[in-house]
Amino acid sequence: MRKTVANTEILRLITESETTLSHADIKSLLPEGLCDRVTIYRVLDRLVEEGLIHKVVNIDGVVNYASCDGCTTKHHHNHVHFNCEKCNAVTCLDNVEPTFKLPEGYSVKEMNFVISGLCPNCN
Amino acid sequence: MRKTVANTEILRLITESETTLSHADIKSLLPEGLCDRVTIYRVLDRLVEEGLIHKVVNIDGVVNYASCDGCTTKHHHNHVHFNCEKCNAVTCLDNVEPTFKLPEGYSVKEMNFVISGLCPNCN
DNA sequence: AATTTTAATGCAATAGTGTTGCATTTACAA
DNA sequence: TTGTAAATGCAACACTATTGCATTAAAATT
Repeated sequence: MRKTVANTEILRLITESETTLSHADIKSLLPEGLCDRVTIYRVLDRLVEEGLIHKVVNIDGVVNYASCDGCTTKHHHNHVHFNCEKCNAVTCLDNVEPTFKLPEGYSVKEMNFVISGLCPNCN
Repeated sequence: MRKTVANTEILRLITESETTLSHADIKSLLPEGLCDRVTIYRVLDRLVEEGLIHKVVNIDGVVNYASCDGCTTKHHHNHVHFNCEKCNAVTCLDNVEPTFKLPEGYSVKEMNFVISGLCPNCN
């Protein structure tokens, strides 16, 4: 991956953010005209592919991105994400990893766990 | 809710289906010209509101609908949904209810759990 | 430093999902 | 049978996301 303004700035935004960020969030956070809409999509795809960030599909169907903390050796995105109805923030609850038991015959590739309600700040 | 062709046919489709159905699925399953695209959306909203079906947001961000079995007294949609990468089916695993513990201060309204991979048929 | 390679970008167009407004129709209650 | 509100059709729109293609620029090569 080449070092470009878009790459570094977008990764920085996601890394420094407390919450996950959508494409729309990133677009409005980046300085006007730094890069095209489409470039943001492509940078995000690239960062996911490189394993620097991971995707979360929110309950509104929109993809959000979060930095991969502690995914150096292997990825573990089986944690829960929380979507607050009031402040709309989508956050990784890295320590909340649900346990469950699938019936025989299923093999797991990805997980997407989202819980919505009110976060501590809005509760 | 009034008894209309759209209402009954769409509810029947969802109830009789083994898997969850998206708007696109329903549109192509209904007889051509039975009703408008928009009507399907409105019927689906209505059925959710009436508590006859429930929503699942798939990992591609598309909303799928499943009939509510055993939700007569209260709703319990905290079960896992499985999205097969090969046959693309999204199914309710009614018996798989993950356990987890949220930190203090969160209050839960909805849950959306989707696991993707290979289902028993495609594995 | 100049050149080459190819990744990255911008722009325009397009696709898919879902929503809204408004006039019209229809289910059903009075 | 009539009146009313719910349901529908149609057109338009909003939002998220993707694709093709010509151009630009990062970094490897000479």
